[in-house]
Amino acid sequence: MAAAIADPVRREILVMLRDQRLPAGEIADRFVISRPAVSRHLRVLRESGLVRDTLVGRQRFYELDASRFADLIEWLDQFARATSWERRLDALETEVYRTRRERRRRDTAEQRQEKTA
Amino acid sequence: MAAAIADPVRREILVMLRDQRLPAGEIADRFVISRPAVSRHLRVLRESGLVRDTLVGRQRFYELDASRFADLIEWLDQFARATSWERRLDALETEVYRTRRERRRRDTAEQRQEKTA
DNA sequence: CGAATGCGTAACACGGTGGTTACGCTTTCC
DNA sequence: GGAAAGCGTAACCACCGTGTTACGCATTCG
Repeated sequence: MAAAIADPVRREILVMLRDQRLPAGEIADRFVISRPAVSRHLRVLRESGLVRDTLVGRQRFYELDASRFADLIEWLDQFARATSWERRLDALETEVYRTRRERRRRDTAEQRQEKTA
Repeated sequence: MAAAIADPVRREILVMLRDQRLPAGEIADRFVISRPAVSRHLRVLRESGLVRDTLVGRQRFYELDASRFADLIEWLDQFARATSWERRLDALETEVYRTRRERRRRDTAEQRQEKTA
């Protein structure tokens, strides 16, 4: 989902849809790039959940899904509220640093792989 | 800046730094990928402004910059608060971008479909 | 019914991104 | 001073994402 807002074209589409729903053709008309290119951007947004589509006749209307943005904001909020490092005992962190490195060099790689997989 | 959080490795780095600063080596040790690869991810994060670095001896400590996340959240907030399209006169809103002929066709199609739906 | 419209998909080209190894520059330790 | 440690950069390569054109399918219009 975070990757969906990485592209400037998709971000512009989101702005277009901020306070109105629009059919695919009209969105594409506002860009210099070809209509199929926009169509695929719309698919990415659709699959990310940030927008939802509704078929109306032979048109496909796109609209925002505000709840998905709320999810993104919630995720980002943990970093905006991050405690500054000065308030932490990183002196202790540094002290244990060398020891932890030694331990990790032995056993971390495979564990890390399994966790994320 | 939005592109910086598009990569899963970079997102994991941000989580690592959420409540403690860390030297580059320790960050790299927690990944299966090579240290130079992590080093470049750190550079992307640095240039995006999401993290700041401090040289301490021969180590380079990384820490979050909460204010940049606040900027991101602020940008996303306009979409989370987006009014639903039903409450808007989007026909009027989009008048400028459409010829009268195109608009007439869209609206009639929409009416027919939604009556039966 | 046949033509036009709206929009998505397929196939392809290409530049950017992310991986690797090799290397160099500081800083620290003995 | 010389070796080791910490970390970034360079060069290279594979792949993915985004652009294009050609095409197909459904819906609407005359």
